[in-house]
Amino acid sequence: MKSSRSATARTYDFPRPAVTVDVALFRPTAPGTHVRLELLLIRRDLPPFRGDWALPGGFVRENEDLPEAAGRELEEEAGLKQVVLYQVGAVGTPGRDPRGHTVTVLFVGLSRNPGVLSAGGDATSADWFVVDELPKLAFDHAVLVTAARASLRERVEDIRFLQDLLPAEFTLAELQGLTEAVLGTELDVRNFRRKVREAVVATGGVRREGAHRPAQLFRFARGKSRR
Amino acid sequence: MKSSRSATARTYDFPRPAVTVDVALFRPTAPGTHVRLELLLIRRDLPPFRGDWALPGGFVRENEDLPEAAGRELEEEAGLKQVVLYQVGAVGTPGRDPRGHTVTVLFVGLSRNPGVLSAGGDATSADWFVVDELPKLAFDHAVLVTAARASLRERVEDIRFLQDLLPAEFTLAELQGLTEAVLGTELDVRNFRRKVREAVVATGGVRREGAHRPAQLFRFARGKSRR
DNA sequence: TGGCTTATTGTGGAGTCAACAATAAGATGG
DNA sequence: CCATCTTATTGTTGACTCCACAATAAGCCA
Repeated sequence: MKSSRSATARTYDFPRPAVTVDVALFRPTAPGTHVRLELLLIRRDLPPFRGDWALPGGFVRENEDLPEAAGRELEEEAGLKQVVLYQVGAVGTPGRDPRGHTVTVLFVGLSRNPGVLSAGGDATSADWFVVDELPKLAFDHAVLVTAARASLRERVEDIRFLQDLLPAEFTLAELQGLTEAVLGTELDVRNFRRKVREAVVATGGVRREGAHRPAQLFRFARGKSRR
Repeated sequence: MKSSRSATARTYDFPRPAVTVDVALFRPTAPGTHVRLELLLIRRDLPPFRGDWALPGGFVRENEDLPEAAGRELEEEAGLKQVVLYQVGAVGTPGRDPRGHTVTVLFVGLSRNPGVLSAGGDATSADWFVVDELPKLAFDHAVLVTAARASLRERVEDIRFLQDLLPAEFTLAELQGLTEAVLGTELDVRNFRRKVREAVVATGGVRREGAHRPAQLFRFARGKSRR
């Protein structure tokens, strides 16, 4: 065992778990109606769970950092680039992968402009699913999704977390709808506005759409967030 | 080999990062004077960083769960059993281990009764160090310690996190000293007592020690915590 | 009894939070 | 022009949380 930790031990002399990353990437549906969260899933092209839907992910390569691996898998399997990801944690329960012991590091992200999905790698197709109506998932990915959603809810307590998901100018109704989608609950209009008051500034512009009072446009304020 | 094995073999076809666990186990110094936090470190018996102090930890075995591996390393390298550990997260920066790419999953814990340390495994000795006066650490363990302390500070916001660190009956001064040690800051006596008021109940007993008013003894209340 | 040491307790102010409804601005159709 | 419709916008109150702050209580001892 000691030799296994020597400098030459890159030829491993005992079985070890493999490291994977999995990505729970969410996006909001189009604003206007009730915004909902959708989750990116890929359909597995290989056993086990061939044909089932799963989170994008895969094995971490030698000398590849964890966020880097997560981004790469997202691009390979779904064609998405430059998505900001956050680590949720590691899961290594024995038996979670029938092929053998794997330890996965879960990442979560919110995607603004999903672009065009293009399945590749181990995936035959990639698609978005409303989070409340997910299909049966491969491996223990249902558990991972639950953890990812909890992580999102914590992060969105700082409203700037949503900054990258909105265009430079947006209405407060859009910001609130997005927040509600992430939290999965509805928020009081006045309380929400007071809460974000110091994080946004009005640009002076308005947006007219429909037979009602136009909405003011806002942008995120510069500076550090508080809370 | 059958295809089910080929899937496994695929994971071994190219070099992959290894999975390790590291444990940042803290303990409070004896109550009475200013309580301080100490960190358990082991002295490495093997290169790299031979002779340096490091967090207990090591490779995760096949079909071993992550918390299990962390507990095993703690026992092998320091002789400590049955310590409750919490996951902080995974770190896999390439170059963090000069032997090759490793992904480590960091755990944090607070030890009540440290028992007797007995170095073993890859460690020549094990000892406790006041967290503000740590020696130079192997690998990136200084970074891991910082992350572990931040994790502790978050968890102690629920005072019940400290439940296992105190005897069945304790004084509020002891509880406060412990909290302050974990937070690294001092707290106002009255605010602290009000805050924990609903989490503890007086047992009716008192403890006399010294030329001053005796302290009431408390125990943790049953039931779910709020906050 | 006076002095020392630590334990114990409450109040006021600032800030945060959630619950609550009425008015404003524009579009549309009669 | 007026009524109506739709969404945008705005304030107040009370409950609660948080922090800062100091005086008294109880025991020991010289």
